[in-house]
Amino acid sequence: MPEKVTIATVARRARVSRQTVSNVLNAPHIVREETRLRVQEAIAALGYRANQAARQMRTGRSRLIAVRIEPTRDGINGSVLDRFLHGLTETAETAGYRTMLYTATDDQQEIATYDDLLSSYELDAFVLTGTDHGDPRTAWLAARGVPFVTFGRPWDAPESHPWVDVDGAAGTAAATAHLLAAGHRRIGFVGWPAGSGVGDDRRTGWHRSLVAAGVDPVGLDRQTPDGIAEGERVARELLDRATPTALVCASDSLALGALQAVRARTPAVPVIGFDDTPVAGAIGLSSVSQPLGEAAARCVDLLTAVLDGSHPATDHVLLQPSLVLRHTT
Amino acid sequence: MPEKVTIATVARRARVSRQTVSNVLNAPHIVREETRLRVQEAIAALGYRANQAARQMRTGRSRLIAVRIEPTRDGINGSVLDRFLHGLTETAETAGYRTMLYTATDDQQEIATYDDLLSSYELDAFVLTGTDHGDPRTAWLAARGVPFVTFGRPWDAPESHPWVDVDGAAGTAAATAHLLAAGHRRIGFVGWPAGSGVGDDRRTGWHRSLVAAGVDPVGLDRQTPDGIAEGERVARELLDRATPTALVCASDSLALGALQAVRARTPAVPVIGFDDTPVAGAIGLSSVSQPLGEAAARCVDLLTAVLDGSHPATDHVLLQPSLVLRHTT
DNA sequence: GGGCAAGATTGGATCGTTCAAGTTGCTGGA
DNA sequence: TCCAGCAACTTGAACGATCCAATCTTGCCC
Repeated sequence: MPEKVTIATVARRARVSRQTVSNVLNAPHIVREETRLRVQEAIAALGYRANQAARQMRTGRSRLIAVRIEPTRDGINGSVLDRFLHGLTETAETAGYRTMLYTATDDQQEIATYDDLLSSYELDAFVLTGTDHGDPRTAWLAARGVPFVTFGRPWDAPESHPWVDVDGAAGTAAATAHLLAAGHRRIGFVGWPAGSGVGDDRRTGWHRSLVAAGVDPVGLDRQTPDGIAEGERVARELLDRATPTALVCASDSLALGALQAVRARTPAVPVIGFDDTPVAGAIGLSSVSQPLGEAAARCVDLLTAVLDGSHPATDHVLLQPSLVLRHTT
Repeated sequence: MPEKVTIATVARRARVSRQTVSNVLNAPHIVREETRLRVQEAIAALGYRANQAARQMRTGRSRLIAVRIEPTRDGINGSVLDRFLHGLTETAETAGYRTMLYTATDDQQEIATYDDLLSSYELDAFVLTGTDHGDPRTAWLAARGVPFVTFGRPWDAPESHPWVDVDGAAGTAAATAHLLAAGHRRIGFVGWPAGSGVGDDRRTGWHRSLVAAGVDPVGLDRQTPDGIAEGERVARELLDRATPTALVCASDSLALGALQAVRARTPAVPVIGFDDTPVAGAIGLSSVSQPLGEAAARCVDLLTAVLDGSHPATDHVLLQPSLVLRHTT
């Protein structure tokens, strides 16, 4: 078992003081080149790595970022978070940060977890996913001056904190436009109940596109909580009453249900989902794809900008989704 | 901004020394009850939380567990890891540990990451997923005496380290037995190339069941790398040449492909997949379901047993999967 | 060659916790 | 009476890094 390598070991080998080694690591420009090279050689030869705990105790910074991992709800949309998480971990690593996970069942418990993570581990920042109207979590974090980024817009006050989001309206608009271009007029929308920022946003894109094309959207949309069975139920009803010739959906779960309704009724009706989940790819469902890897990278960019003190040019990023066409159109 | 609460703050308020506070936290039995209550009252009143970095510096333990997050490969099996991760984080939290993520592209790079995480963050333990024959990672960790658990058996030396796994052979055996009970005799198997522990195990269950029922399995199985297209290709060939009346598959990806082949050829042939992924649930594919939450919990159990010094009764756990029947049978 | 300033290096203090060794006060046996 | 033995608590030192202030080099100019 090799002896533990500390900054003192490196200093002895390079025949300099501890402080000089520290300077090579944290402020290389103030160390003479010859000395710096000697120290770096010693670091490499000994395989030295700075002890984070000791560094953290002195500086108060842990180089740790926390993200919440949610229980996979209906299982279909779960992979969205999964892909985002992977991107986040990867980008954070290259920026010198590590990712820590936590779970929470409700906002209140999540806030208690923030408190614990902050005082026990001195986390540098949080990444929140899926914010909603009047989110108490962002208010709590902002009040204590804790750095954080949300993946998802703050639907109340647009400029209150850094965020990254994907333009959902543009996604459904593109889907609708594609169907319009294919000659469809009566394009239905299967979405979530009004009130959720994300859901309303996705509905907006469909609505806007239809109006722009001179089609009256009244009566062509339905609302339901997310789920395959729910999607099938409302799509069935929508097909019967409003006789749309194509459907745009707020999620792949809903689209999957809609697809089953369509197959039972009028097989020629195309369906487009949202999120481009593995399920969509597997069954050939056209869907709106979010650039999750890039979203994660932008989150890390914004965070490091705040943490390293450099004020970024922008404090929010809106990414464009893309339409992935498969069999169902 | 309230002043930082340290062990000294608590000590002052409870009119005891720092060490007594520390004893209340780490060895309550050696402190007189009256004093202990006074200290606990002070801790609660001040909202004190032990600083992990300082504790870690002294004890060398971080109460941190690392898990690798893999890039979702074909996207279907990704959710397996996702569900496992969630369970792991949740159980670890209740045991007083936090979960840290890392990424790696190959074994060599992953080992370099171990080295970094160990010397920089002094991680307490690792959880590895998907080990294989002669895995260099477990050898490296074992050689340095780093605690770790694998989710997946060590296929070479069964007793070399703690592990948790799901009995894949039992899963495919149950699937095959179900089909036999339904009157099928010529039951085909679509699996992975020989050599992977997991793949061979799953094939074994099918093989064993057929032999036990007096059916000759020769010629009834095919091998291919994982994937939907791959599954469809070999299933098509298998259906043409060996005319099986039912199919058991080593993964949901393969099963999905097989299902497409079946629909194109002989729609009545039932198909059973493996992993019970969201895709299976969505399209009504019968599948073998792994108890991932429990597997994660058992991993944490084994780790805490090692870390807290108490030798556990067993150092490995083999869980039983269950068969989830849907439309495709 | 001496003085001086800028730059490079040094030693000591510090972060918050736990370990090791010490102090105090009390009990009980010779 | 005296002190060993114990329980309960206190004090000083240490973990490994960075910050701060002081000291030492070096180059340069007069």
